[in-house]
Amino acid sequence: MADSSIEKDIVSKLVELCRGYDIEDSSVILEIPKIREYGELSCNIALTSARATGMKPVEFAERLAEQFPTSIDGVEEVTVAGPGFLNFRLSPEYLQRLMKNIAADPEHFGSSDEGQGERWLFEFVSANPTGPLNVVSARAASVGDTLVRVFKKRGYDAQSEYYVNDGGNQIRLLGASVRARIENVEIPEGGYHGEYLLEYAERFVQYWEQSHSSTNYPDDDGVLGRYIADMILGEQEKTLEGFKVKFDLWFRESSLYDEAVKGVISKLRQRNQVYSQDGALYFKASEFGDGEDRVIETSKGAYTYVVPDSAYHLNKYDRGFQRAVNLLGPDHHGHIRSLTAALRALEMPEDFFRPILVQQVNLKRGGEEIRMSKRAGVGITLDELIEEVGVDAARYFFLMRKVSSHLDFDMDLARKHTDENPVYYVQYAYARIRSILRQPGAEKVPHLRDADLDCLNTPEELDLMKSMARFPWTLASIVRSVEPHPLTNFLTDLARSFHVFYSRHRVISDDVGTTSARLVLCIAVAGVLMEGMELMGVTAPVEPM
RNA sequence: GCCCCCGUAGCUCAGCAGGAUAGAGCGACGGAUUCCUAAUCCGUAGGUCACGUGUUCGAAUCACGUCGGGGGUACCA
Repeated sequence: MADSSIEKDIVSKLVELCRGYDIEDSSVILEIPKIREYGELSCNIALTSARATGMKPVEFAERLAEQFPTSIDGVEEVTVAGPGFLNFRLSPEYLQRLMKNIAADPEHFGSSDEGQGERWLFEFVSANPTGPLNVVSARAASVGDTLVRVFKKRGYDAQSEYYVNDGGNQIRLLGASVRARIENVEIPEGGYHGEYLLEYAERFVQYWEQSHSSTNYPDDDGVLGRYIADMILGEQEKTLEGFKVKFDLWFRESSLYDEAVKGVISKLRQRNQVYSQDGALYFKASEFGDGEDRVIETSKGAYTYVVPDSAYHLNKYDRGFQRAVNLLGPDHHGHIRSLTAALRALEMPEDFFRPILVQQVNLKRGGEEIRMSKRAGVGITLDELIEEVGVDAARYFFLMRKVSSHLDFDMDLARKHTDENPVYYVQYAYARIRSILRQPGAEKVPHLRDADLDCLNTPEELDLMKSMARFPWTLASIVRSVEPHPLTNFLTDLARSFHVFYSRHRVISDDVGTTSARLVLCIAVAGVLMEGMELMGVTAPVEPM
């Protein structure tokens, strides 16, 4: 039993007790109290259902508390507090047992089958193959990858996907821009000015002359662009791998041409949701929640992004996914409405498409904000960020804030190896445990599995165990909100609980019983820290820091 | 003009499926090391939750409005 299901037990008991009143089962919800003194879990059902019961909240809460079986395993005490909260305190025996289970099988702690194999597709990064990845992509990569890891742990069939935008005319523009670099002429209107293209131009020339023994480069900008785009994609993939992000599939927009794309147009046509105007084809987006109708085929005969994007989402649906989470950069937020409108017109289920806007990142160095412009090719790339602050700090920092909030990224802080830096605070807790386990005294204690954990009952030990008990609940809330940042708060809390414990108690002492019990505790803490860091893609330091 | 995000302690932010005295980190100030890493710990100070109105028994949390900050608004993707 790695998955703590005590909350399920409590909920089902409460649901039972609420029978007979006009209360929905689903409104019986447990939460983690704001203040630890209140207990480990709390329920506000008496408050929310005051009207349905006709009783005062406190009255109803007291009745529930009275009727709550004292025998339920793991719950030491149920109390009524404040305006009518029910607070549950876990018993030390339960926590001690939990520690043993965690220590025996740390990887499974926090795992759950609540997802029931539901198929979720997480699309993220999906940067244009026209240059190196920037920091917004980096943030999306951290968030998306961690979400996939957490969802998998919670029993979902979660997959990650990178949508390669290689279908539009930007590939042609890319080709034209590189040609301009090769021929040393002016970069065309709307082309890419980034200095990095010079390097790609050189690499391409070298490659072409070697493999074709000729300086006759492809005449077609699209063909040339494709070569360059593939080179850039290769670099992006390498960068992401270095960032510990690996996609299950790199899906090419070009694979949707022409069949799938034309299919979208004809479906919309069939449903009478398009019209021609000024030589262009419009989709009646305003009838499906968009602010205005959208051009889907330009007067020059090209499709606008809505068409291939719709085709792509139909494709996701046809592949059997039940949810399509899409992490979009702040510059794409205008597209959400029209794409949503199109999917609605195409009769996709309402809850299928789940766009999430990943807000911008403000990099700061020396107290100054570093401005960036993708088109001009200036700013900090993901490679440079990794180089400067490391993968661990970068991933951790990107996960510290709500996805929907702008993120201030203090590069000086991320680089610091001091207590100001939360990454090291967490890693240090882990390193300290490793250090304890390396002590000669640790090996002398036999039969860890048979250790008697009754003696783990000091305030610091109880607090530490309670911290760990929150791990599954934290993961559940991440799934519910599709928002990974609670993980960093959880790990900081757990690390703090450990540091406090560590500073007040010795693990290895002459008392064999205590030593043995505390070693089990330490092994459990290390396991949870490791598991949490693993979910974030942060390294758990094996060597002394 | 329209759309999105944000406005909570000096700074960076949690809390927002409405509910308990509004929490944390950093910074400031004052302490702690014979012993498993002081990259640690303990204590103190610090808040009209931008403002207004409304809904409610109850609002930091919901609605509307105002002010302020950031970003986006192509027959490019």
